[in-house]
Amino acid sequence: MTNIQDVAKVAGVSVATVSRVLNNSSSVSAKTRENVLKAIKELNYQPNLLGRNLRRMEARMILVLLPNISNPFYSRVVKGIEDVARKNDYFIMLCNTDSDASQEKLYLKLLKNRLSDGVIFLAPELKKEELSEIGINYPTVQCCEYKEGARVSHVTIDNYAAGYNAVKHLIDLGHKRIGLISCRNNFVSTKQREAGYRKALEDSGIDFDSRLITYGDYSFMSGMRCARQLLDLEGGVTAIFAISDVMAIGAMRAVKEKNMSVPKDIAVVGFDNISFASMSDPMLTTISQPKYEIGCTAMNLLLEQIKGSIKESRHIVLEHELIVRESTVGHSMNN
Amino acid sequence: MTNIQDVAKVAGVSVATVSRVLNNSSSVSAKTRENVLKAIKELNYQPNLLGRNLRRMEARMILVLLPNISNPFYSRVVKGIEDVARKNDYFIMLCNTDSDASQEKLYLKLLKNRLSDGVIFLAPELKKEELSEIGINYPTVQCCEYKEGARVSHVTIDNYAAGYNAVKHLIDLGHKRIGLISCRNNFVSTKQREAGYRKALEDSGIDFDSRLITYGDYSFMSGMRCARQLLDLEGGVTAIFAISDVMAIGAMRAVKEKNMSVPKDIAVVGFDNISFASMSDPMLTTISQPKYEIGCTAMNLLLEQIKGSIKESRHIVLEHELIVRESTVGHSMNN
DNA sequence: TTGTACGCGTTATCAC
DNA sequence: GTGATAACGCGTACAA
Repeated sequence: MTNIQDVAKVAGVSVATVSRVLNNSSSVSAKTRENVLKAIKELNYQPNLLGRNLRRMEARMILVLLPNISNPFYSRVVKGIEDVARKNDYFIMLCNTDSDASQEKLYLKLLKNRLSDGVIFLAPELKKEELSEIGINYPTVQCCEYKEGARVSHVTIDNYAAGYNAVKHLIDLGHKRIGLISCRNNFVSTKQREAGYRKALEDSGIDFDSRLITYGDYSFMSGMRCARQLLDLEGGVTAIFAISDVMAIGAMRAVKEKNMSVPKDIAVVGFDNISFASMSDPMLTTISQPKYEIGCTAMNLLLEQIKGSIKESRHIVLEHELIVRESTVGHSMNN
Repeated sequence: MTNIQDVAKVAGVSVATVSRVLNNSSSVSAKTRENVLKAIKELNYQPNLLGRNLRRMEARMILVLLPNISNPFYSRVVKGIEDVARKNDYFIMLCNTDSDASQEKLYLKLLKNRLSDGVIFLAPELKKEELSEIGINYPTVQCCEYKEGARVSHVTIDNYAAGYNAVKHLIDLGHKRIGLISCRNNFVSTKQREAGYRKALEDSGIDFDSRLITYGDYSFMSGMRCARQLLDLEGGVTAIFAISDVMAIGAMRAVKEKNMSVPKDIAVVGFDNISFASMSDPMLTTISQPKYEIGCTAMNLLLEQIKGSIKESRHIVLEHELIVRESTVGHSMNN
């Protein structure tokens, strides 16, 4: 393994000078620089970053923790994070937590052992005290999902308003019996979307019926199960709002099973605008989050913390959008 | 930042002894060990791996390069890689190449700069000479996709046999006009699946018709486009084999657009058995690869190279399976 | 069983 | 503009 000493020897200079050339730092004469570069090329020298990182006491690596890489919602967010990271000479480490706090803790070792310089949580599983503990000691940002009460910066949309918009859209179409497919978890987004649902009903003078709230687990199958439950209800429903696209797609499947049609018999609204939302039949009406921008913003926030320029935690809210497609007002091919 | 010296001081021993305790290495008296552990706990000491890694000249990090993390096919493969890695105290770095050779090269810097100890390619974009160059100098494994002629180990299924099985299944159901949705790329898997298609036709005495081969780009939309093209053909088709599930799902959508039904009018077979294949309507018949096992095998192969126990390149072939669902023989709800 | 001392490859400080 | 050299934190001969 050729190192900086070898280069110095071949170029006939000191290691300090080689280092200066490598880092484009102060004052190296053109002639010397040329010699050094020639030696580097000749030896096919690659700087050993293990040495550099130790010396600079940094890893140039960002930890990105998410429940599951294959969740299509996250890919655009991650892309945003990565693009900003790369522009600033950082690499990112993507880690599946499988929504498991102990796995999350395992990966946080990378932070404590100085193998990464900061962490972005896409859906923290830690308790808020543990999370605050991390946030105090290391550059930390929560992105999309966040824990209420943790003193850690976050970037999200207004899930309350988004839930409200989704349900208001259904109400405006004349629906009064609107089922909700939610989840039993402690995500702020879940609670807020649910609250938006209730507020929209209330503002329109529609009585709240607790039987219209069902609980899935973000999976396709749970979406089917919840929809069946709603359809079998006395009084039934004419519309369904699911807090994730995957569950909404499952719900549409259940509707078809009963030989009913979307949107003619049952209108469906999802949440997230994953790519499959425009591939489903009928295409899904949904709430779109600015995923890429959320990722960029989160990474920029983290960089500021790493540079030490900000200390207090900041909360940034970006705009969402209702995307109307076939599942609420469109023409379905199955009709 | 507390370091090994601080621990040594508090425990009243030398740094060497602390290091021995940390690494459970030779001969430390129970009493001393206890003192050291107490000091570690008291100071909340976390070993700085930047130092350790430099000293040991390793990063304990594996580079995993894939076209796109959100491609659902890869998530199980990655899970296999990760489980084996973790069991051996390695972390993995997942990197999106966007199927772009220059991005791939960017990430390979991590290897050359000693920030990772080996690389697994899920779909190499490099030319075979460049790939061989990497394979010669660093622990390297290709997984699923691979470059023919590169002297680098790989783990895959027999794509030729799998393509054959898929098409034979359609022929056994009585189909004679079978369209193929392939891709214009240089992947071995593509060529082999295509060759399997042709061989199955040949073995059954069905004349080959080049117009029945269409080319997409693995996307849903391209699947729709190719299917439309096949359906509009003079003589039409009664079945379609797509070399990816996503394109197959797109094809089913195109069939419905023409007010035809799957599988009554057109049978469809996909490839990969992604989770959406059992969520589509109708559920998709497809070829299943042992994704998790492929990942485990690849990582084990890599570990052997890192340990230096094997040098020559090895080629491992795992078993595939035809999963028959509604899109070829089942009952569709739309009929 | 334990301690001393060196070196891993690099960068940064201080001379000149 | 350049060189000598001391760190960075850790692991491991070698000595005791």
